[in-house]
Amino acid sequence: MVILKAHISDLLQAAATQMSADLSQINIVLERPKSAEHGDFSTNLAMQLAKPMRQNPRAIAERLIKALPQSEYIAKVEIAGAGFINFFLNAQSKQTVVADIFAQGDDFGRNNAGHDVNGKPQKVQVEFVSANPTGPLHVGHGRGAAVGDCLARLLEATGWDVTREFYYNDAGAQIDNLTLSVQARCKGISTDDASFPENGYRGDYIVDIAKAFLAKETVVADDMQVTANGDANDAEAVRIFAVAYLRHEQDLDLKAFQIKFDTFSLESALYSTGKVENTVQALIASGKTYEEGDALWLKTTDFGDDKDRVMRKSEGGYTYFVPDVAYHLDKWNRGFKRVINEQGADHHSTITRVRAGLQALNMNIPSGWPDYVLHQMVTVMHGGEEVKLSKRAGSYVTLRDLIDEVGCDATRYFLAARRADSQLVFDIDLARAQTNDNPVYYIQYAHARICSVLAQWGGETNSLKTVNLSPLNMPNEAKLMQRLSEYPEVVNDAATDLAPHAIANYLKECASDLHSYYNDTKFLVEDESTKLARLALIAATQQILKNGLNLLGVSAPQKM
RNA sequence: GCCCUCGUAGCUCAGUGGAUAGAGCAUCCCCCUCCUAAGGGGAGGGUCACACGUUCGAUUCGUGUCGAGGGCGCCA
Repeated sequence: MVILKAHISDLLQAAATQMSADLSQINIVLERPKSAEHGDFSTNLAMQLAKPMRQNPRAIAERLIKALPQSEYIAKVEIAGAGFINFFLNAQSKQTVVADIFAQGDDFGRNNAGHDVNGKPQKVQVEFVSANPTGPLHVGHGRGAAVGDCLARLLEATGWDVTREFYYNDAGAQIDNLTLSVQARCKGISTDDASFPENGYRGDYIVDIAKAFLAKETVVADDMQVTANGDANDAEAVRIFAVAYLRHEQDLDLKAFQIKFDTFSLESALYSTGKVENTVQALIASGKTYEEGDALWLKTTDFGDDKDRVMRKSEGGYTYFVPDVAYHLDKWNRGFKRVINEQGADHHSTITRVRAGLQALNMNIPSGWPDYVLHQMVTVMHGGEEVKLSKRAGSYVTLRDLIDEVGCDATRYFLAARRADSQLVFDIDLARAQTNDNPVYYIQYAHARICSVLAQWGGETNSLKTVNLSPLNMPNEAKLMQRLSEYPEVVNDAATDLAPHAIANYLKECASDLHSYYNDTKFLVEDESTKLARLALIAATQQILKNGLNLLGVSAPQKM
């Protein structure tokens, strides 16, 4: 398999060297032109050289082209515009991608970028969702789940050893509130009642928990199992049961969303194992703390924060950011030199604090560690109006509502298909539409169409591996092949930029090329070599669609 | 007031230091005697919020203004 981009870059390098151009300050950039008339690859090298060489770009481009070594892959080279050098590949080298896809199958598009110098995958942890067990997962968690899981898949595809982690708080003020709410429901106190806890959770799901608790049910979550004792006055028993119950429910939601975590971390464990206390002691020892007004402060302003932060309140308890620092120190100590936290944008202020706390420990943790991917808010629309409530949860739209309404595939696609840092409007009507309005079905349909043609042909897809591809010389075939050949770059860039939405966009374009090709091409034609070549091309496209959909966690159906 | 993200077609959103700024929906016109029309082809629709700067070149980078959302607690 020849990496054409690298090959052309080498040619340019050689040409520049021959005309003794200084490339030390210049990075040779090869891009894929938007328009076919600008060739298959294009470079602005001549423009970059114009200033240092004090010559006009077109003249430099001409000299570069003259100095280019011969290549068996290139049909012609042109100068265009202000001094672009455009490379046109010959038909044969465009066709190599089809054979490459057959050769690599499910692995096509994967790479080893995440391997260390010894060729071993490096560890990376992706922490996402991390919802506290105080209610069902909501749309925001859903966005985090879709983006986080897709990030994890992208990192796996680029050679990283990924651990998916879920962190939650099973103690503290919010959980106390949960406990009080369940206890109130156990005693038949309704939300209208004055004695219902003021900051209690009012959703119907609290009633379900209370019923299950009184019925002494047993609940099993991914990380625990609890049997209720039925005594509503036993706050500790209620707490433990309620947490397990909601963890179980979240597990069901995540399962329906086809997401699985490798590890669960509990905030309470950071206390019980002494990690919080050790972190506090280490921070005090580092000399970055001081006492003021009965509280213990950390000088986070030494590390870019706009004001110092309280670690230990005057009443004696720690503020939330202390266990946060302890938690991240724990991640570091578990050997994750790379950690990505996928969270809602409302957590953005914690970034500076967590990093500052880690810096204050003076343990040579890089100042930009860990990485964060923050997603903005999701607005749910239905029937042209914003949906704000779910009966069950009371105050927000749940992930389960979306999955029930539009299915797992469409929910995952819609939540991952937008840049994380822009606000998202989730239109239930669009996601549910079983028509061409819906990009999920558009992509899946392309896959299913190919399956259908291959099924009617009836041969072994594997036998297409070695067919002669030279009949593939139509413009729409060239376009499709070009699209397929971009896939590995798209995957690599998406992983590097932590941008799953790039995969969704690519798939839409790839599906579009396929549909277009499908519409003006007959595949099961008389001429055997043409038929086989075309079938090979669509089979390769099928593979790309499948690989890409898999990165999004969306199914690639054979039939629709 | 300070911090973060965003501002691109009527709507939902891509995109990029470069060559006429793209897609889907919506509107209008075409295409199934033929492998899935859940499809394709075409038309219209844009001062890339605004201003100034850097650059050979800015929608993209910088600064400022305006607008939207979020965050600014000895809550988590």
